[in-house]
Amino acid sequence: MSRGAPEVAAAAQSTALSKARLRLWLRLLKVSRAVEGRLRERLRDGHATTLPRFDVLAALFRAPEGLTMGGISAALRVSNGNVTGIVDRLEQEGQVSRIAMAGDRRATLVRLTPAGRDQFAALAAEHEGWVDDLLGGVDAEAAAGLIATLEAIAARIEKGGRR
Amino acid sequence: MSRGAPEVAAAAQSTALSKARLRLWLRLLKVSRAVEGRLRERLRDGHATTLPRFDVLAALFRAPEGLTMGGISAALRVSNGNVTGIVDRLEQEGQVSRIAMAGDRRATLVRLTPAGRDQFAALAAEHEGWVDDLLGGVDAEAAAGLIATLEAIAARIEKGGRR
DNA sequence: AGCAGATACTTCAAGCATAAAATTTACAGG
DNA sequence: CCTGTAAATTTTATGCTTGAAGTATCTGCT
Repeated sequence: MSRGAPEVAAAAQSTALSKARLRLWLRLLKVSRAVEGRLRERLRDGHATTLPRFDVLAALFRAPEGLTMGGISAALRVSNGNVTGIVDRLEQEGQVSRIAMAGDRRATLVRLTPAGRDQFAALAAEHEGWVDDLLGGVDAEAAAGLIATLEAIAARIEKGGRR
Repeated sequence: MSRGAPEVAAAAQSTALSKARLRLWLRLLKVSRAVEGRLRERLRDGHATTLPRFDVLAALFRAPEGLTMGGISAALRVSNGNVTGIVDRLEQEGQVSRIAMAGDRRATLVRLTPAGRDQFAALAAEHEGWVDDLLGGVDAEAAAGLIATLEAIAARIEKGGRR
């Protein structure tokens, strides 16, 4: 920290590197939105469902004993109120059921119904195929490299103060 | 197409590669949402605005002569009705103005107001700093590699039938 | 026991997003 | 001129998303 180190200035100036990073971010966003859009399309057109519903079902699929509302919220990193609405709809569709929790009347356990489990298992397999199709140009090596870089970025962002 | 080529089967089976691609997609989505979340946070907390508004202003900033509603919709790849709402709010905030188009009374030209232009210029510089900060762990070489891969993926997705 | 604070969830208001229907204007052909 | 079709935008219905406020329940402390 000698020679008057500019703590803030470093992030504020526009260098070639910062422009490259901005460009990278824009590409990342573009691909992410494109893939997400295609997936949403297929979920809607072929299965009358949505990505948020799929995400909730996926979380529940991995937890056969069920998850609390708060557990879903934490797993998916979305707000509590959001989960309420999505689970409401899934419950009406019969894919999920709310179960009173034994020792705590505040909490609700959410579980896949048998029908929900069957439907999701089939859908998940199809989903993997869609992704495989969309990312078809990426070989195993490139995938591994990308994953490593992305995990490094994620770790750095997580670390940098939450909320 | 000889020897009974299985056109569909290739995408449907779950191989190690397809699992790697699924994993890649999940990481991509995670990073994208994390970065996007941070940017939204800073826009909201520091500037009382949102990413969609920012995106519209950015598109208009690049087009000093203005853009039609449909032009914005196409540039940002969002629906027409969506643009209507966002421009409504930006107009109320005085950052943007709707101008009747000379030869065609169906169309409306949207332009940044002088105030909108000034505010956006400052905000865009700050935005670049935020991204630089969030992607700080990525050097020039890694960025170039990632960008190349992402562009290949994007090209492949675009090509695969629109709408 | 009683109460203060924390926890789990729902409700609410606002904004973003889409697809589909409706509205207005333009234009081409008879 | 008149009619049908296309184009640009807005409106409508529905759903996702957040942050903030509200309700019920639980827990720890005195």
